[in-house]
Amino acid sequence: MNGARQTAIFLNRPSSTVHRPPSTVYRLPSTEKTMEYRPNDIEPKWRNWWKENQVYKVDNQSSKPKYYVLDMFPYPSGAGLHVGHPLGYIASDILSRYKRLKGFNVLHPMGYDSFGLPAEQYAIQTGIHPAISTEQNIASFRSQLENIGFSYDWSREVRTSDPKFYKWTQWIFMQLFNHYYDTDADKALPIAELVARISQSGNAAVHAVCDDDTPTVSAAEWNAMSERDQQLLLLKYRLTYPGEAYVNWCPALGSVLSNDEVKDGVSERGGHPVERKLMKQWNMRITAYADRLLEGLDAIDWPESIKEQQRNWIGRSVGASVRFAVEGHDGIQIEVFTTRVDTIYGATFTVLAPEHELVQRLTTEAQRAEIDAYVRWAASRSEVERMAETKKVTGAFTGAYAINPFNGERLPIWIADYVLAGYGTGAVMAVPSGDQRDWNFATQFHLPIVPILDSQKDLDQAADPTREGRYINSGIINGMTWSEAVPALIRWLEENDLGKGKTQYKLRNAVFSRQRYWGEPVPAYWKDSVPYLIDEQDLPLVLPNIDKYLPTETGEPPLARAEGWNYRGCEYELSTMPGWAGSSWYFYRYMDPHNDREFCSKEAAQYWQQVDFYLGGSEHAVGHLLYSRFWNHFLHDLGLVPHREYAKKLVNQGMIQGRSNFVYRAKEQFFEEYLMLKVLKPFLSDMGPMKIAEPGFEEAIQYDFAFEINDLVIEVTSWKQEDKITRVRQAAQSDGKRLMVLYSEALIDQINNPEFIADKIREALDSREPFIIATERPRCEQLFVSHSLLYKYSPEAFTKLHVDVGLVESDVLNIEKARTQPLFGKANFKTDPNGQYTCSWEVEKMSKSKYNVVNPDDMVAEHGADCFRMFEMFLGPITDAKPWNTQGISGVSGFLKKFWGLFFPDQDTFSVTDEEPTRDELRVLHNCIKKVTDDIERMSMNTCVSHFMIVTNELRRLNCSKRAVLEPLVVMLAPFGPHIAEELWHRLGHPTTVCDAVWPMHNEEYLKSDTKDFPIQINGKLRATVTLPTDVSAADAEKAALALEQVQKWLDGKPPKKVVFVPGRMINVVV
RNA sequence: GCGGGAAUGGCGGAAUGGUAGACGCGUUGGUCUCAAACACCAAUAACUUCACGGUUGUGCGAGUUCGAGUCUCGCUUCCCGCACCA
Repeated sequence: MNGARQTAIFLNRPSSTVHRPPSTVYRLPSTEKTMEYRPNDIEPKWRNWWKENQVYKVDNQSSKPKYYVLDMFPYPSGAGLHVGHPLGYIASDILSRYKRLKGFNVLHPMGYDSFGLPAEQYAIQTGIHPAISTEQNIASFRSQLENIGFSYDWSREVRTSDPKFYKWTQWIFMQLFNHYYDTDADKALPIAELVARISQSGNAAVHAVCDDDTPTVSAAEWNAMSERDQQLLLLKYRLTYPGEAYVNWCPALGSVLSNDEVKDGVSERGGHPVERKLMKQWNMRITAYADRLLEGLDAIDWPESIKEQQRNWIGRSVGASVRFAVEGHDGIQIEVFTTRVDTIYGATFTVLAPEHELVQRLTTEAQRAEIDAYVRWAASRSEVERMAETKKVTGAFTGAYAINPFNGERLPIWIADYVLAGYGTGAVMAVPSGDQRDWNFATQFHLPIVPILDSQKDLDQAADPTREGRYINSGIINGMTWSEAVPALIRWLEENDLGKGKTQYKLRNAVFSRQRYWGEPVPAYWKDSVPYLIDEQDLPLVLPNIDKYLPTETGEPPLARAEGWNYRGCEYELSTMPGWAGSSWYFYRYMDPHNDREFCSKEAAQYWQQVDFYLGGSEHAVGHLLYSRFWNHFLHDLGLVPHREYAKKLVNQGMIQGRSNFVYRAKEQFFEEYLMLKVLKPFLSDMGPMKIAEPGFEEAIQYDFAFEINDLVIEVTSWKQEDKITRVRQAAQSDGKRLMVLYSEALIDQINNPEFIADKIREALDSREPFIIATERPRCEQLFVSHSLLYKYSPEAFTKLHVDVGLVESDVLNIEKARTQPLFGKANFKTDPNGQYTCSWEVEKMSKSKYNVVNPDDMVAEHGADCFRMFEMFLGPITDAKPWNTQGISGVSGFLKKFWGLFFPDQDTFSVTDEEPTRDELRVLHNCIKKVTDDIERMSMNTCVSHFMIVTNELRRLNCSKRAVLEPLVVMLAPFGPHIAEELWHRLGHPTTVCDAVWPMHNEEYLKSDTKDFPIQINGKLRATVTLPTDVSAADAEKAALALEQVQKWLDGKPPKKVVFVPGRMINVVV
């Protein structure tokens, strides 16, 4: 479709753009005939209209292509939204509305990850059931969202804490329990198939992901096992299973935390200490999917930083495991994992983790005392200490020797805490020439360092981990390169049964239990210490009510308090699921939110396929975003979802930072400096020089000020410091001085009136009174000094304090408002000469404690939702962190007024004409269509807003109020400012919503202009411009350029070396 | 230490290798007003010049190119992530 025809459609048949079935009847709200742009009138009107007419309801069937836009699942916190939160929602809303205008059937849902710790902590404090507080939080969250005019289909809202929702979380858990990961099939298979295979032929030939300690059983042995033993064996295969594991136990929270909920040894939420504790926990065998989760990253369009974090977390390393014999201990072998098996000839010692199980058996009697002491010391150190002291090299020698399988050399066996028990086998072969940690250790303990590559350099300075060059001192691989050596060594190891090639992961199975109340109950019960699932027909297993939300006296989870919490006489599992359970699959529930037979119907999943665009913060990089990919791979294995990866594209929105304002409270030092500077200095000449307290001053007490030719001394102090006043008074008496006490508070009262104090001092100087002190109690207690005056005083004279940004406008404190706050109740302000108090500012995280939180409701109330939406986008690129500055919103507000004004050319009536647009007007319009379309496609919303401003300014200049130009603009504006667009769309005479209009297309023809100002460069620098026909030929352009006086000046009579002409662009003359 | 990203006016930020600083804020001046607010108009990178103009400018240093904010190489600083991970 070309642009001309597009325009014609708008002119003649606006109703052709409507996709609603004809049966849909819209009742139109009354349209006022006012000219003024009043967002507070039109916005609520259209929000109601949208709701009444179900404008945002989405069907699961359509002839249109589908598009699924998803916002990351929010936790409905009680704190409410600040302006940073809706940033991503606005961007995704714009994209959704744009896609709809482009003819897509768009799914854009919203719901709540409504299980979680904060509601439970609140319940513990207040006794209020988490369901109630959560409900309230959701209500306020929802009202804040609705205020902004999002196009969510609220009929699809979901909540993880709703039994209708968590029924299916429990159901998926049951599927995980009922499946194992078969490495031959490379997917999850039913556990029943495993049982059938084992009972036929044992498990020796089964290649499956299972616990390390899974025994090999024959069919006969299996069939002879008791039911209980069989179940215990199967647990070693199931994708979710209870197991003893060291977990991050947080006593303060009474719960286990996952690794990503622990930061620097304390809990991420609340910062409570976390300890390692062995507990029975449900686990998810995510390690089965480690490889697939890694490979899957290559197929999805996600930010590189997120992918990299997930790769790090999975931590795949390819290497070899090698078994070392131990001298004098037949039958004992030390297994090590190495990624650099090629360096094995450079191994000069081995190191075990202090916790390694062989340490006690290998230690010789001579070394026992030393080893025991080291083990004890290492065990006593906390994680934090260990992390802090990574530079310190410590260790102890066991007295035993391992044998290098390749060359038979004796390698002393050491223990050291730089080897971690939890990674690999807890033992390393140490190659000091290639590994810096080994090098540090060898240097410390005088162990040999043997070079193994001819390219290694400076080994007396540091290890050189290079792989370049050829091997030396290396037995069977001498002379080989790295890529030749590795397979040769692995082949040798495997032939001699001393090791094998192996891939290792840092990723651990994920702990899935929380000793908490406010989460999904695990649909399992315990019989004979073996877990069984409840029947599927008994789902959902509804969370019972309990009297208190705390662990029992015996330390059992809160669910142990529930009456009758058992299933067919057996106790239910007492822990609940973690926060990531519901969020690992919620995106499917939106597709089919009310289905009570399936978590999502096949048809719905088939229609919506996967998320096309996922928008959210980067803080969920390894929590939610990795676990949800894991569950999705599993659901895909079961044939329940169409794709291995559920989100095609992911974008992280950047944080909106706060702009904090600061005030400066004067300390005592300020008053001394102030008195000197503003009061005393002016009459120095009258009174002679003055002595100020300083070293070498002879009096017993250092007075703040003393006059040389007058016996008066002045002390500046708070009236509250009675002791000090008494002391100084006594000292003055014995020194024979007259004392004037100036209350610092009195100075505050008169801070903008230095003459007042000066007069007092003059009086004092003239009088003969021995003790001069004010009798009135001062009114003010604190002084705040304007930021612009600070440079006159020492920085130490002030305390810098956050001030609520609500009291500040354009960095000027609203003193009247401020006085109503406790902080400023008894304060005075030292202001600039114009009477203003200026604040300094800094960019910080937006948070309550920094008093820089801005509430979107306030922005909407003052400027309207459309303005707020567009300003959020205007701040900068969606992915960047950027500071919020409310001041700038006036620019967007002004733009909307101007845009509105285009429709009211004679000031007071809405009128657009059906005149043919001029060429200029068409160029302006089509340029805007092209730019905005391109920019939305690349999520550059900030530049879209700029283009709208530009087009509005230009049309104002052209006095254009033609339908053919303005109507397409209304459609383009609709995703950004849906309310104003809807209002104008209806005023333009359309009975149906602007959401169902058609996005305009640009026509290149209109973008061209006949002439252009060509820049003329001399040697690449701009020196002149010349107006030429846009399609001017190279020869003509050159002629025109050289004819210019400006150019001749630079040529200086000589012919140009070369002339570069870029058609339609520019001319560069090389001199 | 490893990995990723960034650096452009007073501020937020624009610029398919082709007129650096679009757009907006702020600031300054003007119009309107008794006045203020709003609104509107104009100026606004720095230095220099009465002016025309000139010089310098995208963290620093080289390079490629007729031409570099953009590409290449080497640094600096900041932010984010990971971290005795064998």
